[in-house]
Amino acid sequence: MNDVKGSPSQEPAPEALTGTLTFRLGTVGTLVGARFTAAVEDLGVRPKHVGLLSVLSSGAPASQQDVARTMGVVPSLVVTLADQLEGLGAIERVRDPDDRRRHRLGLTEEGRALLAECTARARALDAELTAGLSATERDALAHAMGVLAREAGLP
Amino acid sequence: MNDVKGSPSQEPAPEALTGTLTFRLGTVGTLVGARFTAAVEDLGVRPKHVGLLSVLSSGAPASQQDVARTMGVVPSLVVTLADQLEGLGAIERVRDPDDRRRHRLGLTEEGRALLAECTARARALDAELTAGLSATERDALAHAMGVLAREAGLP
DNA sequence: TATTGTTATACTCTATAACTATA
DNA sequence: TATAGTTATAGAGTATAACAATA
Repeated sequence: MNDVKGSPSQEPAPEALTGTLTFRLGTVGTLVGARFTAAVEDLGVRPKHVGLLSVLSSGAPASQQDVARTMGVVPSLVVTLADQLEGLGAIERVRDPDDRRRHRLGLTEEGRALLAECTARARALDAELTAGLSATERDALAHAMGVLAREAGLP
Repeated sequence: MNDVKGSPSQEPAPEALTGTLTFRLGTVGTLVGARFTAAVEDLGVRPKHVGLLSVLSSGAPASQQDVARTMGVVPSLVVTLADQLEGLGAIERVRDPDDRRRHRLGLTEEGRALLAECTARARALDAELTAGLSATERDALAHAMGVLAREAGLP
């Protein structure tokens, strides 16, 4: 969103736009997203792929419609993402015998390893980002982000 | 970035992707960005416009190249954004008499009012987002976001 | 020749809508 | 007729590259 790079190094005036949490979340989120994108690029995936792997990792093999709803994207995007992940050998599509219209998506062993690697890289990025915070501050941040996630509309 | 909507309502396992700060910043940032976009839509601006207004509000009238560098976008995008803001009467371009290649961008009174309104809406969104946090937690979050912004590469 | 701003073009990502197959 | 998946098309947003004016 509002990805203005040149924010002042000192704390901005609280009444300024740059002092709002909304603005900061936007800028930091965009920047962190870009860094994560770069961090997993050589694995052949982008963040949405990783999100899809993550959805599949928690729970039984899901239909593409289920996955689309969970991710908050349209089903046609899941088709594209799943095509690419299938090409990487990270997921497999199996026709549901009970309803042959459905494709159930499941992680392969390779997919699990890929997700694990992406998660490790996310954690490495976490460590970089929070290097300037104390353990207490890190915990407070983690908790606050959990609350924000729910408040922002994540179910 | 990784905007998976259906994260579990309970705290995710810390070793999972969804437990990383990187992932959470991505999802929350995307969502908050979308909500801010919706919040200022009726004013005829998008977050990048607001970012441009914000840059202009802090400091002397700047050339479009300066603004592009500060915002971390290419100069041609500043042309488009400035065109639109000029159309709204929010900024004015004046040729620099010392170097007639340069356009110096400056906020008009209408532009200041527009930025103030956008800032007010960002603060209202802040209040919604942090409704579930104590004052202490809010402060801790604000501080942590400041550190993250610098750590993420904001100068 | 180098730089500022502009225009023209292209690319990435994602959504909408039409189509196929199963139900 | 309705639903899952797919394909085709389109749109938003932003970048790259060519161009005009000025230095």
